[in-house]
Amino acid sequence: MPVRTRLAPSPTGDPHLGSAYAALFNRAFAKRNGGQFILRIEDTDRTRNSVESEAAIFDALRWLGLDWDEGPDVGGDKGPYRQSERTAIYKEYIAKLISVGGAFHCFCSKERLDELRRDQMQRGATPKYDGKCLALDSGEIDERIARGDSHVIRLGVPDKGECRFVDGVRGEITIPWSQVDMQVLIKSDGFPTYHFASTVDDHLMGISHIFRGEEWISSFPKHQLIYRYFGWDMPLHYHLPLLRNPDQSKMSKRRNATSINYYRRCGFLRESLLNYLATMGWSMPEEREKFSMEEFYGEFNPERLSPRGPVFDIEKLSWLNGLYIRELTSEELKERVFDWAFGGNRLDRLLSLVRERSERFDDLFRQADYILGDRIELKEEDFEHRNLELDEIRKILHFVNKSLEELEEWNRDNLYESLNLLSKSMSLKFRDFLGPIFVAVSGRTVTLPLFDSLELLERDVVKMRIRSAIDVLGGISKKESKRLDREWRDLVSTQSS
RNA sequence: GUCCCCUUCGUCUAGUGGCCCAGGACACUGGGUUUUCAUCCCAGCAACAGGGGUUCGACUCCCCUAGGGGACGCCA
Repeated sequence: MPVRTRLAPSPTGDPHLGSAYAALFNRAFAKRNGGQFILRIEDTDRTRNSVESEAAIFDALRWLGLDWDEGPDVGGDKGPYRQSERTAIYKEYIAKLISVGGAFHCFCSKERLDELRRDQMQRGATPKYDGKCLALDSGEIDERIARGDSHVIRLGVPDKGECRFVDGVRGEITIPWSQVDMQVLIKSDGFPTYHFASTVDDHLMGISHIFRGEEWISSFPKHQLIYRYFGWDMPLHYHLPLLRNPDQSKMSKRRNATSINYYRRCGFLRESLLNYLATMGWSMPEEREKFSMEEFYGEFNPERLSPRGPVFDIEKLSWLNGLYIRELTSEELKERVFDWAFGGNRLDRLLSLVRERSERFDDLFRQADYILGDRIELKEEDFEHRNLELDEIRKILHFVNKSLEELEEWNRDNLYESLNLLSKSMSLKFRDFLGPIFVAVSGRTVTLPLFDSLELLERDVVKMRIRSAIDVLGGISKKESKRLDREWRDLVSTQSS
């Protein structure tokens, strides 16, 4: 049986380091065994997908050199490789699953489900579906479907016994069926959920081995059930440890830069980022810490995978990156630095901004330093503002970050429009509102035009700088941030309606 | 709350019953090379979560406790 592995990201938000991490091991395993590595886009959540995000994933993975043998943009004979284009397939297979008794229709309302969950939580039970619609007879089901009642399709789960399975990293794992929910497989909008689409596709695409994050362990029984109902062989699963924040929690953008683009924009080399990622939860036989991807692929053996979640340490990554920089020939270095700083039309854009404000060439670098470098030291005093209190500033910055996150295409006009709107809905003078952003992004009050700067800096660096500015200003607690998120949501929605 | 996973220096890790009073790397400290800085070199600091077993012998196997993490969505 040929070795086929895959990465199955969903196009929501920034291309995550975790995707690169999973891609690395999947790709390595395929390369090592003469197999194929496949990219499949899991865009079944119609409310959260974006084409920008999909493009960003392609771009980030390609930048890293983690390209794929089959995928939405390169084709392949097991396509289509975008789940939104496979709905006919899921319809066919869900019908099969229902006919073998592996799934059933459910007409329960959201209200009933919410109440049920609340009750179960209160009693200290595992919250899950109680099986009410299991009792429906087929006549009634047909009638309600014909009537157009909103419904979903759920997975049938045994009520006794336990699910045993082998995780390639941890060995045998046992989970009682009583813990497993009757997962929704087809949503009321007719789209499949991850659990269904992913297992069907993995089978149809001939996936033989799956390296995925540890957060999937607890839903493994559902996936196993689907394979069993269909009578399919299951791929071998390796659950990769989760990359962690310094406090050991799952790496999140709240506490860390999680976007591949952030590291790229800060001037990390693909070689060192990849190399570093490969030492997280895996080690070379002789404990070599610096190695190329060719060496890694030649040596990769899943038995050396560790179950322990590693803390992502940007200091050590930086050290490695320095090693790689020093190893480049002068020619390579010149080319790559130039490309990083001025590639595409960045130089033209920079010069057009600086030109009007320059009297000498040396003004260029003085004015553009905050765009080219990422080592701004901020102090609380830098934010002192004649019209704004500290709390207000923190709030502005928090709201700005929210708005920037939601922004679709990252360009100066969109940025202007979005922030202008935000300042209006906050009833602030645009000028006052912009002040803290200037400081957060550049460390100064006198800078190049803000929206052009933001565009050049790119989303992830901007967001990161604003986040650290908020920290300098005393930070925002989780609770406060939740409250502010709500407030922001209200502001934005009243504005747009 | 329920279930699952994890536990070697601050961090990444080596270690698969004797080679380990635990090795390497980052960070840190000190020293050397260098016109400065960085690089480079040398040295130092620092860990088997705790308690029970099993065994002639346990970092390695088993159990318990503690701590950490994850999952519990018509998100993936």
